[in-house]
Amino acid sequence: MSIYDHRAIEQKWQKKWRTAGIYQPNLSSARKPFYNLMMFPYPSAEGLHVGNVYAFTGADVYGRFQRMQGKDVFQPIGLDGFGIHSENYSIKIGKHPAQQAKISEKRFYKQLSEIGNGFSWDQRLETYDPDYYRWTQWIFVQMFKRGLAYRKKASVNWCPSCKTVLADEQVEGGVCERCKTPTERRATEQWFFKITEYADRLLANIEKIDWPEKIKTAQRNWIGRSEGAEIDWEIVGSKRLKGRRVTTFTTRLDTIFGATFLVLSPEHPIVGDLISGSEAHNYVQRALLKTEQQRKVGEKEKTGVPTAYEVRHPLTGKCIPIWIADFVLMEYGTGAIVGVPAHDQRDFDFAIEHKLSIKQVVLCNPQNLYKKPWKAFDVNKRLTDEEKCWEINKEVREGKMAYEGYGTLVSSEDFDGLSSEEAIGKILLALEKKRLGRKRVSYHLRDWLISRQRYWGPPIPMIHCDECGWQAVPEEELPVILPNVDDWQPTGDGRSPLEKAPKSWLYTKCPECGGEAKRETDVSDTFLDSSWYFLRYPSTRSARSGQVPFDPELTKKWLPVNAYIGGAEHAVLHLLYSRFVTMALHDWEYLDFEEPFPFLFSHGLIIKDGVKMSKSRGNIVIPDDYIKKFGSDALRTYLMFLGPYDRGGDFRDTGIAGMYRFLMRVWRLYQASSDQRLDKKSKVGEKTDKRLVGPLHRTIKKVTNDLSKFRFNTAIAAMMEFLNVWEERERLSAKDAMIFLRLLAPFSPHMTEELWQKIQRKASPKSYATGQVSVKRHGYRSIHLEPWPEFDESLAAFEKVEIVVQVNGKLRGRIAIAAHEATKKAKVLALAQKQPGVVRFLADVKVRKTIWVAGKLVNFVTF
RNA sequence: GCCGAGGUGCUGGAAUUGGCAGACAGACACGGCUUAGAACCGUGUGCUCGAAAGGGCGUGUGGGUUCAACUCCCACCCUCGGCACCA
Repeated sequence: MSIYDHRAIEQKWQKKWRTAGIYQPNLSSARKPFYNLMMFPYPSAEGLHVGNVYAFTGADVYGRFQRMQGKDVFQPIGLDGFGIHSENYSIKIGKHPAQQAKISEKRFYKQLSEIGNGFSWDQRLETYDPDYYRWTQWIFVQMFKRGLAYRKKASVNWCPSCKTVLADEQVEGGVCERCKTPTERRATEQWFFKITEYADRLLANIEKIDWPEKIKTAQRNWIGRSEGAEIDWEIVGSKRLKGRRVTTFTTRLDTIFGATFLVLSPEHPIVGDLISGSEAHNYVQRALLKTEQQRKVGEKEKTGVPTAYEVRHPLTGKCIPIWIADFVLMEYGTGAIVGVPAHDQRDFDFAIEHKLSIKQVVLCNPQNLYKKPWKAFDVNKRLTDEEKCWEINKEVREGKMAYEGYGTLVSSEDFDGLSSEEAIGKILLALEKKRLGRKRVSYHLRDWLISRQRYWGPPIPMIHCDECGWQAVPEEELPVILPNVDDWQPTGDGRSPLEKAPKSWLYTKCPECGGEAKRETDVSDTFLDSSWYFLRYPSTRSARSGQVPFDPELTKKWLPVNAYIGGAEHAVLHLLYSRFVTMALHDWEYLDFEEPFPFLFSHGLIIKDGVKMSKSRGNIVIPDDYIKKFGSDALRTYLMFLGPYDRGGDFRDTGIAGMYRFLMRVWRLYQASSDQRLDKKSKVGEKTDKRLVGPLHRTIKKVTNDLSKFRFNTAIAAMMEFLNVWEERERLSAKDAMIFLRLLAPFSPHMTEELWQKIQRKASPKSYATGQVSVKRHGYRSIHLEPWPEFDESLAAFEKVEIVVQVNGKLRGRIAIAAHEATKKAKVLALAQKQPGVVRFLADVKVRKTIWVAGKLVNFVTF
């Protein structure tokens, strides 16, 4: 018996797979294309940790399962190497990002091959490769040509540590998504992509894609569509501002008669014209300097200053004062709101703080008492609904609380007595008639801020000419190569490091007039690099890869991606941007589909000792030592076993040791048979023990079903169960022993390949005619190209079943009976009544009812 | 606050068209093997009453539906993840 030398075996097969190209489909001739993709990784400074291995393994197991089912699986790999993450690491260690990239790349690919994934290595790509970013720039140019890329001056997120602006999606809870530094607001001019133009379709298509509910909800919330109305308010009290208007957005037109003030965001363009006193001036200055975190998360008190102006109510004609307060956000709606303190909690808080008047216009009624957004207040549970409403309305009338629910209108002139629902429509009509209001849909989603004041990214392919303005770099001149400069560190003054690039790069001719012009020095967001890489993969080795971003024929064959697998942390980043870019390319007729990932599976998180792995906690688990000690097969199989794949789990050393034991046991069962003579004690022999046929077919069934649903942990449990039975029983024929190996192959590809090669010699050749194709093409017959085992439903069925016997729902006995007898009611009932437990419990009582579930259960009811 | 997921032995987890709760593993304990340890093999392990046979209880809490509830309904508590002054 040879020992299980996992290191030698794994290295041997990794090399062989690569040279034989068994995971390399022929992209143009494949008959059953299956594009299996794991989310684009970026090389981390520390290399891979088990969290990455977990993500890759799950995707790989699924890919292998598909491959064995006869699909031509394309499972490419590459590197998202451009971007702040890589650049920040370069800053830390003081190495040029381009040099560091080469080092990381080598190490990353080496680690990846050690896990034993079935990657299609030929098509790998790196985002910092000019052959790739040429087309990233091309996408920018297309966006510009169609008016979807534009420049505007705006108040944007600024990370003082990364020294660059960030998109809204990259600020999480007021801190930078990358470095966790609180972000600030800065008013600068930047490049944006008009993703908002696609808001409605991005929202509507969510219904058509097979994604986890969690991620779909996150995208819906992020897009945040709400229907409401705009109202124009005329400014009064100043000749200078005569005729000027302020527009507000509201979803609650029914409360409009309760407006007692109007509030502007400090960033609102009209604010400059309204502030005169130093108090207001100071307030605005201070508000603009606050970090997002201070403004949004930290401080809940409603600060603000009054102005000397008022606006006229479009319906009542009465005047209400204008205030400036930083709880109003410039980015949402119109940057101005109407204050209705009686019916909005924030307006209420603000009114109390600044002693503004409160006017009740909606009465709570029982129909709306428990409806969202209002939650009934239940100071006294004994009150009836009517009494509760009366209490609420009294409190609101006295200015003690805000009622945010719908109800019946009062003090609203002609609209008194209407319900909120009716009033919203009718008040809108009234406003439209006066041309002082209109229907409006507002989104939380904002345009994608695409420019970055950093070095390590694709230069934005734009040229600025003093005469002709902004011009796109002509497509035939792409790529705009990122110049190799020594001084590449971010500056922090808002200017890009490329400002210091050689003049020969910086200045060029205007594509329009030929005059002297200057290049854009900002680079694009890393998320643009990763928003289309899946389109490029099939085409990287195409003869047309130099002429087009993606070969139309290959794209038609392979896209959209059949299975996309990754973490949920990109719910509103990568996954939203990719949808947007794909949709845009579809509209420009480069693609015939709108959604890049019709099916997405999001895996859980691997934690350690109950907490998230993180550098600061120092509990990051590096796979390398485990691979050395136990092998990648044991690591992979353990990771897939420790919990449901969509939930993740806790990594433990003892667990992986246990999985190693399991693989050892499998190994041993196959050893004797690899000898020339079949060892008498071996568990692989000429014939299969009869008692193993049922369990084997049940195992095939269970593993097949589980794998198709990503239920890896229970699939492995089923194989363990089979192994336990097999060890107790006699032998499995070589043919059946090969079935078991194939079931295990997606999880432990190296060991099963090794055993497969040895056992093949023992097996009768005629039962495996299918292997010939792989021999012809790859020079040997790999288990990973073998067909997935099929089960026989009749063999999988149990010959004997157990019927549960209950008295009053409590277990009192069991009957073991042949499966074909188990459905015979009279017979089973007779047997059931003779069960000792049943006899005892039915001794003095009468059975009033008998429940009979055919083939499963008998329940005698005595009451 | 809102949205999503979840709460089952000592631990990870399994079981849902309502029908044997605790599969499979880890850990621990005892036994075998061993000079010894590791490895390996065997046995046991939800709580509780009982010498045993055999009972009772038990899936976050409290109620409900049902012959039967981890599974369905109502109310609540807790944990994790996401969003959050969104008008």
